[in-house]
Parts: sequence; C-alpha cells; structure tokens
Amino acid sequence: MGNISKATLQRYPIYLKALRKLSKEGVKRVLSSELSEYVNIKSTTIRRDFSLMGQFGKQGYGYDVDELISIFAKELGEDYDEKMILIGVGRLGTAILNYNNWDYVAGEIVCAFDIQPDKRNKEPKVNVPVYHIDQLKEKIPQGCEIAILCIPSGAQEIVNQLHELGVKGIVNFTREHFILPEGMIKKDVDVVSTIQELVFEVNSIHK
Amino acid sequence: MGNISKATLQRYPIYLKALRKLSKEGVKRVLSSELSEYVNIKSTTIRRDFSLMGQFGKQGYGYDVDELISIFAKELGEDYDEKMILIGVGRLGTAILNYNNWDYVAGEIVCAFDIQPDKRNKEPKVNVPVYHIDQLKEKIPQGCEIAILCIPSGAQEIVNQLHELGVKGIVNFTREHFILPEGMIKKDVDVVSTIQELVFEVNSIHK
DNA sequence: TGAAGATTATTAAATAATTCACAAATACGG
DNA sequence: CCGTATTTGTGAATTATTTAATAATCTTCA
Repeated sequence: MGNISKATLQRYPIYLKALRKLSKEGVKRVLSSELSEYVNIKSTTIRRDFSLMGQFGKQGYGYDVDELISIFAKELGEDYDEKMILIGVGRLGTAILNYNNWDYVAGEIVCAFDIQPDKRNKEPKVNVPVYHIDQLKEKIPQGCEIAILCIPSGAQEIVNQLHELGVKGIVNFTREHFILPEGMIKKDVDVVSTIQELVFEVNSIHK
Repeated sequence: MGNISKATLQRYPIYLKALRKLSKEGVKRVLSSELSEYVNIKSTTIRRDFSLMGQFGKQGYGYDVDELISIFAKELGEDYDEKMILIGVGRLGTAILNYNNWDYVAGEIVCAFDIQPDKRNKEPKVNVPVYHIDQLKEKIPQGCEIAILCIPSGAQEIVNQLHELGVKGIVNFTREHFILPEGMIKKDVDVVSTIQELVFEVNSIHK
C-alpha cells in the first residue's frame, strides 16, 4: 500500500470522519457526488481515492456506508491498536488526554511523562499514569511507535531518546525546532502557523 | 499575490518559524542549503518559494535573516493585526488562550464566547473577557474576520452566524461536520485525524 | 580592482495530483 | 425480464508542484 499518494492519504481521515457522521444519522448508502458536497472534495477525486483501496462501489448504486467505514477503519489503523505515549502534561496535554472523541482511533494513550509527575498525577482529569521523563526508557510500553509531544522546550533531546527507543512517529505540538532523526515521521499541529496561513489566505483572496 | 500556490503558502509559516529561531540564535545570514537542512525542504524549493515574493537573496551570499523575517512577517499578516475571537472556553479553548508563544502572530484573540460565561470568567487563566454565545452579534469586534472554534457540538449554527457577521476564516478544532458557507475558509486542526494519518504512514512505510 | 568561487533566480524538464470523459456495470420501474 | 437511467472505475488529458540545469550576479581575497 506504499503507492498511495501523499495527497490521497491526507484525505482518508476526512472521509472516515464524514462517513461515521452519516452512519450515525442512519444513512445506509452514499453517492460519491453526495459525499463530495459533504466534504468539499470533487466527486471524481473521491472515487479515485476510494478505488486505490479496492472496488467497493456499485455502479448505479453508490457506496455502502458501513462497508466503507469498516474498510477505512481497518486501513487507517483501527486494528493496529497502537500504544501511544504523551509527553508534557500541561494544559494542552491534559486537554488531549481528556479528549472525549477518542472512539475509533488507531490506539490509545497508555501513559504520559512529565517533569512534575507527582503534581500531574494528582490532577483529577488526568486518567493515565504520569511518570517522570527520566523514566522514559523504563516505562515506555512495549512496541510503542507513536509519541505525542506537548512540551514547551527541550524537544530535541527527547526526540533523540524516542528515536533510540524505537518510536517512529511524532505528533508535534511543540513550536520549537528540532532535527528529525532519520526514519522518523513527524506531523505538526501548530495553531499559530495555522492561523498565519489562514490570515494570509483570507487577506490574499479578499483584498 | 493571489498567484502563489497553495503548496508554497503552507510552507511560509514553516520558514518564518525557522528564521525566527535562527535570528534568536544570532544567525545573520543563511543559505537556502542551510535552511533546507533545517526545515527538511529541498533548497531549490525554498529558493523558488522565496522568489515568488520578490528577489531578496544575493548570489554568492545567501539571504539576510532579519530582512527575510520582516518580509515574511509582513506578508503573513503581522501587520494585519487581526482581531480574532475564540468560541468555546473549555480545556482546549483555555489552553489556546494561554498559549505562551503568541508573539509575532497575525493578531490577537480579543474576546471569547461560551455558554457558561460566568463560570469561564472566574477561571484565573482566562485572560480575555468571555461573553455568552447569544451575545455574539453585539460583542463581536469591529472587522473581526477570524474565529477559532473549540466547541464540542452545534458548530453549524454558529458558523452560519459568524458568516453573517462577516467572519471569513475559521480555525476549526471541532470534529463535528458542518457545511462551510460560500466564501468562507476553514482550517482544520484535528488531533485524531492527525494521529490516524501518522499511524497509517508509519505502518505503510515500516511494514 | 579583477578573477575565482559561491549562490541565487529562472528556464526547462520531470513528477505528482486532479479532472475529464466515457466504457462498464448495476439498479429499478414497468 | 428487458430497457433506460444511474453511477462507478479508470485510461487519457490537464494542471499543479517539484526538481534539475544553468545563466546571472554577487562576494571575497589577493
């Protein structure tokens, strides 16, 4: 499945989200043209994207919503059951730990790390064990491949450690720059950059 | 400036972030090849991206870091001074309001809205006035074009209201689906989808 | 001050992504 | 159970983006 384009890959979670919403509303079948209106992606792009994973549409009929969901979920990692860790249990880290829509995600956050584990463990809203960051090596779950980084500074050193411990992917909320070790993948979630992009677009379109 | 490609546009904030870091470290000039290593983008792509905004590199010398910063900052909206609003002052909303790296962003969050404004206003960490969501029309700042959406549900109605009030761009933290009114721009910040993407990539590359 | 070396800017080529156009397959009403 | 209306799946065409190649320009040091 390594031949699916980057662009397509980024749309899969969008489709899955939309399909789940439709399913919840009781929709049993959907046309690529309907889905198109729903997610603002051209129907022909949708059909091509879908066809890359197999042929599960029916001409003259459309797609079966629940079938699509189960295929997507499988492909997108529902069955992977990743054991993830979170590093940095500040306000943002806590918000993520408490996120109430974790259903159907690729796995779960098993534990967290912080420089003040005692304090964090006392917080009523933190529902996984928090260990000291120095215990990373001892406490990281077997086979953990994904880490969520919510620390304000010192990212580079931690990323290097994670790399040595076999972590392959990082969801990065840090604004600090760090060099990504060979073979790792990083996804930035950056509110500031997102706002900048948006402002830029809004202003270049409307002015 | 409407002819700058989408792909390029998404890289501008990355450049700006990196350049600021370099500047803080005392770096006065930078080569596209150096920056390339720093941000993991091919140097030739960087030069092309830069050249779209004008010619401010010098052959045989490179780019002046501070000059680049001031140009980028201007283009990316530093001078726009957007008055932004935030809707939904839960854990995530609060985390955003308290974000400690707001320096240099395109504007500021002027006020927030919630269904429990009294409760939210009492929170020590909330540093802007919080109004009831029903007062949106009265309290929205003059010329506000950007809204940050952190509510768990009911997005569609609010988006429609925002549209009528002249808001043009939405930073969307909601996982709920909504139809984007004509002319509006939306940027999704979705941790769950991001993790799914990452898991998918990690698993398709390493297996 | 001039020549060598370095680095950008830009034209052209290659690659990636989207969209068109239509054949193939299916649904469905009569 | 046939014929028509739909709708998918996919080759071909188009458009967008990245990369390579190189011409133009600047720095720097003797």
